[in-house]
Amino acid sequence: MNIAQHLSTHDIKPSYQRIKIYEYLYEKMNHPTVDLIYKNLVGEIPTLSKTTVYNTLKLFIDKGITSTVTIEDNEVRYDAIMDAHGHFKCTACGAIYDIKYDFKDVAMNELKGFEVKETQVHVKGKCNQCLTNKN
Amino acid sequence: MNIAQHLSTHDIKPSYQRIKIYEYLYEKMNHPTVDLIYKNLVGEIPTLSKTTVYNTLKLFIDKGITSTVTIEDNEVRYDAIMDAHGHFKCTACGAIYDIKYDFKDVAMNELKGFEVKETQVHVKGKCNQCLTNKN
DNA sequence: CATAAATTTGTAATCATTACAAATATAAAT
DNA sequence: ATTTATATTTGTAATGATTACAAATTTATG
Ligand SMILES: [Mn+2]
Ligand SMILES: [Mn+2]
Ligand SMILES: [Zn+2]
Ligand SMILES: [Zn+2]
Repeated sequence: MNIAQHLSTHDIKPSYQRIKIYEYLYEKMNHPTVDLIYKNLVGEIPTLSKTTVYNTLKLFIDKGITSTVTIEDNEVRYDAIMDAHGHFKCTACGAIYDIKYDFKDVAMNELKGFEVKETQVHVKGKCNQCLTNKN
Repeated sequence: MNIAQHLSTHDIKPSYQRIKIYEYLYEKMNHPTVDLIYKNLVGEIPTLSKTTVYNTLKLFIDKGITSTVTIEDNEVRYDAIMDAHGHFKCTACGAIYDIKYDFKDVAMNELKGFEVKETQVHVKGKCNQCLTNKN
């Protein structure tokens, strides 16, 4: 996928910083925090400012190509995948997995007459790998 | 329900402040923020400190009689209901509704081999009332 | 090339939360 | 009842993430 193109399509001028930040989000798929994005790009872009990372992510969210994931109440993470999906966070290794769910099953009968705009599903526990390694 | 009793059962000494804070949480059922709890109790307990509210909620969570609800990534709310349930937040009036969901439908096939500890479901949109009043 | 507009950057301000130590209240011991 | 120890509450300072803002830089336009 052509990132510059993707940004342009969504009314975002593809500056160098914006391309690099989106590229990181999209390719790593690791639901990073602002700090993680900054630390991973400042090597390649020595002048990068953390404010730019904040501004850029806010712009991405505004234009609808990025979403936030708040599993822990003290850290905001970002995600370039915009299709409805949930997240599993392993409390042992910290990894975050994408999980699919059937929207109908979640936003159910009790929300009759309500207009649903977005749904977030967050599951915590221990992942397959961590459970296996423990033995 | 006897609040002092409930606290004692969960290994929490029922001080005046603790009882009042739990009472507020339990009776209002409004998923308040720390600030809201503080503002609502400081009239009755003029010496109350916001630090005490923070400390007390942390203790409640630790002892398993309170949980956090993080729908917006910039405000933490608290809930005395410990049964698994989700939340709907109306983006128009700000009200938060409890919603039931079938756990099996949410933590599904993709989590085979994973150990699920807790699940949070957050839905945003417009509530019945706000949709009706708009007309 | 000159000028305007957009983007990035660095620093200061803000706000929620936590750390910490003093003050107060409760319980235990004499 | 008085002293002593323990638990709880309180106020203030520190921390850390995010935002505000203005200067500096880059990109677009005439
Ligand atoms: Mn994701
Ligand atoms: Mn609830
Ligand atoms: Zn793991
Ligand atoms: Zn509403």
